[in-house]
This record gives sequence, C-alpha cells and structure tokens, in this order.
Amino acid sequence: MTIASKPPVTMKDVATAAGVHYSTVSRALNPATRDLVKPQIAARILQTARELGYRTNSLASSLRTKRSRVVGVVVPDIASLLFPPILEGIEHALLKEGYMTIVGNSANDPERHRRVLTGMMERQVDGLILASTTLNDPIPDEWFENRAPIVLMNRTDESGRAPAVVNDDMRGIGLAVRHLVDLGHKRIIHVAGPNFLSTGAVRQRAFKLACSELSVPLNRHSIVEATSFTREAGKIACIEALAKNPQTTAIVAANDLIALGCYDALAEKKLSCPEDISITGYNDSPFVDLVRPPLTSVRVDQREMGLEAARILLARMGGHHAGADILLRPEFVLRQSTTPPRTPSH
Amino acid sequence: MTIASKPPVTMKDVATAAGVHYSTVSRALNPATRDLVKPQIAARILQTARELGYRTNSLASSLRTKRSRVVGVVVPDIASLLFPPILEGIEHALLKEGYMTIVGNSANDPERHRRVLTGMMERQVDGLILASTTLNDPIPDEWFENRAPIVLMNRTDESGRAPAVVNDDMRGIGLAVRHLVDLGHKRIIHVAGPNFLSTGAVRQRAFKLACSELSVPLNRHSIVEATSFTREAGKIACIEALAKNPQTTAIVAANDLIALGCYDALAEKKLSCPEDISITGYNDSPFVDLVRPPLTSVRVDQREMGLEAARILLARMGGHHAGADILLRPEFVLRQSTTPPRTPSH
DNA sequence: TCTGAAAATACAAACGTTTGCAAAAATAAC
DNA sequence: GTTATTTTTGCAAACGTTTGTATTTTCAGA
Repeated sequence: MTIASKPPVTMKDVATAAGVHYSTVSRALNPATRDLVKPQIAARILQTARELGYRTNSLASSLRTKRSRVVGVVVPDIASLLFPPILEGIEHALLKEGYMTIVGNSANDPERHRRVLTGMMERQVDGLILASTTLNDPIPDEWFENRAPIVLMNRTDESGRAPAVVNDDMRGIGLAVRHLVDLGHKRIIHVAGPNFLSTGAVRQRAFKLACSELSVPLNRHSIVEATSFTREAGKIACIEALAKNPQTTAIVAANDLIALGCYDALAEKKLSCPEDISITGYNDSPFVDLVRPPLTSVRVDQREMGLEAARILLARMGGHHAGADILLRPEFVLRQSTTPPRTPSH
Repeated sequence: MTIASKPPVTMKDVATAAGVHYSTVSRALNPATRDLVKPQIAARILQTARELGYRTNSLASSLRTKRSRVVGVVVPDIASLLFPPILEGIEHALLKEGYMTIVGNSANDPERHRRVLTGMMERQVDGLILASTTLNDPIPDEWFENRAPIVLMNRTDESGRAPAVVNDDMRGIGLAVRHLVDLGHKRIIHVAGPNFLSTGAVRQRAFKLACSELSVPLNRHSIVEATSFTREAGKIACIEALAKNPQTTAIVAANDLIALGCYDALAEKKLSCPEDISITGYNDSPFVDLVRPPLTSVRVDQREMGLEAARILLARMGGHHAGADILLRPEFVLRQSTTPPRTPSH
C-alpha cells in the first residue's frame, strides 16, 4: 500500500497562489532573471513558494535548457582503496558548482562499462569523468564527439582524444628505483600491473627506463605482470617472479595492493621483508602505514586528482577549451619495507 | 572553442526517416509497447534508429512518466573504508534493474547534507538510500512524505519512519565481549563511538548488556566515547579510558578505526597488544588482517548491506510496502589482537 | 491630461517523450 | 461485397520548465 501522495507543487501553483503568471514565477525564482520582476512582487512570489513548499523540477528545467547539472563518473572498482578519495574530491568540487554526480562501476567488464556509459548519456549528463579506460578496449570515437565533454582520470587512453589527469608515474617509479639503488640494490624486479591499463604500461616503461639510467641489470624476466591490480594477483605474480629471479633483493610493485600481495608471497616462501627482500608500493593508500612492515610507497594525491579532473571538466562544460593534460607530481614516502640488501654486491 | 556538435537525433528524426509518426516510433522502441506496432514496421524503426544513432532522452521520458530511474545515495564519508563496498552492492543491484545512482557525500555536515538531499529531490530521484542519518539532527518529516521512498542503511534514526538495513550490533558486540570473557578477561572497557550515531549508541548499549549478562563489572568510567569513528579520535579516547581504568586488560572498540587508534594509544603508552591489553575491532574492514597484530574483529557483510538496501528500495519503488527492518547477522573473526589476560583474576 | 518610453507582466511556443483517444487499415464474419 | 471487429497507426495533449515576443502598466516629461 503506497500512500497516494499529493502531486508536487509546480510553478503554476505558486503563480495562482501569488496571483501572477507562472512565467513571472519562473523569473522571480531564478536569481539570474529576478531583476526583471518588480522587487515587491518577487518577494511575494518567493514567500508563497516557500509557504507552498515549492521545489523546482530539474527534469523539466533541464529538458528546456539542455543542461542537466549532472555529471557521470565511471570507475573500474568503487571498492578499491584508490577511488574513494578521488570520488570525494570530484564530488566536492562539483557540488560547489551545483552539479551532482552519477557514479558508475564498470567492474572491469566491457559490457557493463558500455551499459553504464549509455545510461549516463541517456540521462543527459553534462560531462563525463572516466577512470575506467583501458588500452585494449578503447572508448568508441562517437562518445568523444558528443554533447558532453569527457575527462580521463588516473588512466589515459593515449589517443589524445580527451584531456587526462594522471600521475607522473615516470617520475614516481623513478623515485622508487633510485631509492633502492641508493640503498645498494642491484637485483631489482618489477611486479607489474596489467599491460592493457595505461598505469600498468607506463610504470613498466618507467621501470625499464630507470633501470637503464641507473645501470640496474635487466633481463626479460625482470618484469612479471600481475593480471590485475589486486593483492591476490600480486601474490601469484610475485611467486612466479621470485622463481624466475632467485637472487632478487628488491621488488618494485606496481601499486600498494600488489605490494601487499608480495608480502603474502614472501610470507609463504618464508622470506622476510625487508631483511631478505625490500619492497616498494605505489599510491600510498590509506593504512599501508599500519601493515607490517609499514610500506615504503610513492604518494599520489588522490583527492587532488579528483579535484583537478572536476576543474577541467567544469571548464570544458563552461565552453572553455581548457588546455592539455595534467601530470600530478608524486612524492616518495619512506617507511620500513626497504633496507640495504643483505649481501651488497660490490 | 567548443565544436558546435549537431543536435541529437530525436524520435521525430527517426520517424521521418522511417516514414511513420513519432508516436509509433515511441511504441516500437519501448519493448513493453512494441507489440502494438506491426512487427515488420517495428523492425524497420529499430533499424533506422540504430542507423541514425538514436539514443533516448531520459529527461523527456522521465518528465512524462514521472519516473527518473535514478536513485540517490547519501553517505557520511565516501572515503572511509566502510562505504565503498556498500556502494558497490547498491550500484550492482540497482543497475540490474535499470537504475543509476547519484551519490552524495554529506561529510558529516548538516548544511551539506541538506543541500545534497534537495539536489537529489529536485532531480526527481525515484528513491533514496541514506547512510547518513544522525540521532541528533534527524531528517525532517517532510522528506518521508515524499514521492520518493527512503531506506536507511547502516545507521537508523530509530523513529520507524523508514525501513532500515542495519547490522545486529547487539549480537556482534556480544560476540566480542563473550570472546574476551571466555579468554578470562574481567576488566574490560569500551571505547565507544559517538552517542549521536545509532551505531555508537547501540554498541554502547550492547556492551552494557553483554557485560551485565556475563557478570563483567562495569562502572561509569567503563565506557569512554570517541568523538568520531576515526583513528585519531579513537587514540584520544583510548588514552583517556586507560587513565581512568588503569587495570584494564581488554578493550572492545566500537569499530576498526577506533581499534587502530587504540593501537596508537598503546604504542604511545609503551603497552603491547595483545600481551598487556587485548583489543577487538568491529566491521572487519579490509586490511585489518595485515596490521600488527592482525585485528580480531566482528565481520559485517558490507556489500550485502548495500544489496539488501537496494532490494528493499526497489520493492518500495515498485509500490510494495516491503516489510520491516533488516538485521544483518555479524560474524566473529578471531585474529591475534586478543589473548588471555596476563594475570587471570581467579 | 496626454504622449512616449521604459519597466513589468502575460502569452505561447518550445524541449522530447508517453499515452488516451480517434481515425484508418486490415482482417474476420457473414 | 458488406459489415463488424480487431489491429495498427496518427493525432494531440500532457509533463514542468524557460524564454522570445507581445501586451500591459508605470511613470516621466511636456
């Protein structure tokens, strides 16, 4: 049994109550046009609107103005540690400007991703922030030609079709490798993220580059790719990597979850961190300072990433062709999962 | 420079292209009314719609049907460990039924909370899931009399105005206390959550009840309230609690973050866990198995909570006055932060 | 008091759908 | 080949706004 609630009060209701035409109500209620109506009448309208409990119907308004004041945000996994702070940043920046956000979870499933995107477009979002782009299954061009501007975040599709807000992983991974080299490590491997994600791919490239610049020997087994950015996949990849590189003294993990997976792998192999093997994470996720040993990581400011993406999107939605990509600068965070190698190779 | 994108294709466009009236297009496109149009024509319409790249305009459709297929979800803090899995569950259950979710972050700020709620109502959400209710600043009645049904989640406002999906904290805290008692603890204190949140209040009551049932002595200092469910507030409250109860051998923390705050407090006081003091957490948040010592906790199924809330909301939106509250059953998780007291009191 | 301009308001057409109802077309019954 | 039915389609009115244009009111200035 649903209670048959009375129909919502519309501008027409307010108009008749205030004894004016409803178009006048519209103008009085909208701060931008309020000065077109005589102040005293405007006041009366505002008053009766309040009394009747009038609340504007965005659907109607959006239909007419072609602006929904809603933006869509798609993340590959809401429940991961990485995205909540990003979402918080986005929501914060957008709400201030009167936008609300529909959030969708692509769950790393292309079909679901498609459904989420169409759902958002049908709902006439004014803009889109995508943290879910993959390199192997790119967003069709048509989306980029749409009414709604798109901003990529965290990951990029490297096509240049949309501005991206990403971290300077080249630098970030460089910091980690340099740190390990400074400690005296020579036998460093990389437990990488999936190659079909820009984050995975870039960090692999960064690892190779840093190694060659710092004269760390590299072979074709030095990089082992985890199938996803998860603790479980990290563990599996780490075990494989250690089997292939028995003399490893340090591991650069592609992100914190993978690093925690490496912890699990070491525990299983009865190796200790950092005494036997040093490990660096990436992202400096919440609570990695509480694990044992506290994880040395590379901090990226997730909230800032969200804020920045929102800012760019706002600019685009405002019709400004806001410039290029944004590269956020990461920061090294030293904790206790790294130490000089047991048998320095000199 | 915004590219003046061509106007989106509407039903009228499809209609003229297919040589029929646009109302026929409407019927052909809607699976529910498709059998009103001759199969062969329907096929032609579907075809041309696909060719022209037609996409329905939800705004117009919603305006007409008074159903937006959007629901609002308000959480007090997106970035906490607790809510992302809940959101994932909600999104999962709702998307399957064609709903998308606007998520709002009340940030524990009443004014912001109000803005988020009005924003959602203006956008004509079909339903609302609130995880943000507080006991001291209740949602005004008018919201509950609205078009959009409301479901409370995780917290309740104890007014019975809306169905709630919560955990059986009575049982959960009981499990923790019983465990400590079984280990031989007699001097147990509770570092509680804020009393103005139902979760804080209920767990305090649960603690008292369990203690009295299990003959654990209780005095007016046995419960110290943290000002929020955070690590920082937990630490402060814990220090205060230990000062007032120097002989404490075990702490029941109101949630995992507070428990981690207690870890911090013990570290500061040079006490060790679990040797000097045992600690139990609550929620079994991700990664509390990785902290040192791994935290004994009470698991609540967060995703299930989201799924359940979504299910109830779907039922209500469908006009079914779905029954009463849902009490989810928690589960004890033994790890290494609890051990028998050093000096068993017998 | 009247004229002309300016200010304030009302009118009405959109926006893109859905849907009751009327009209037309197809089919059945005779 | 009619008529009565049933399908199928078209028509037009909503849904609640915004906004260009027309109309009215107000108020100078003479």
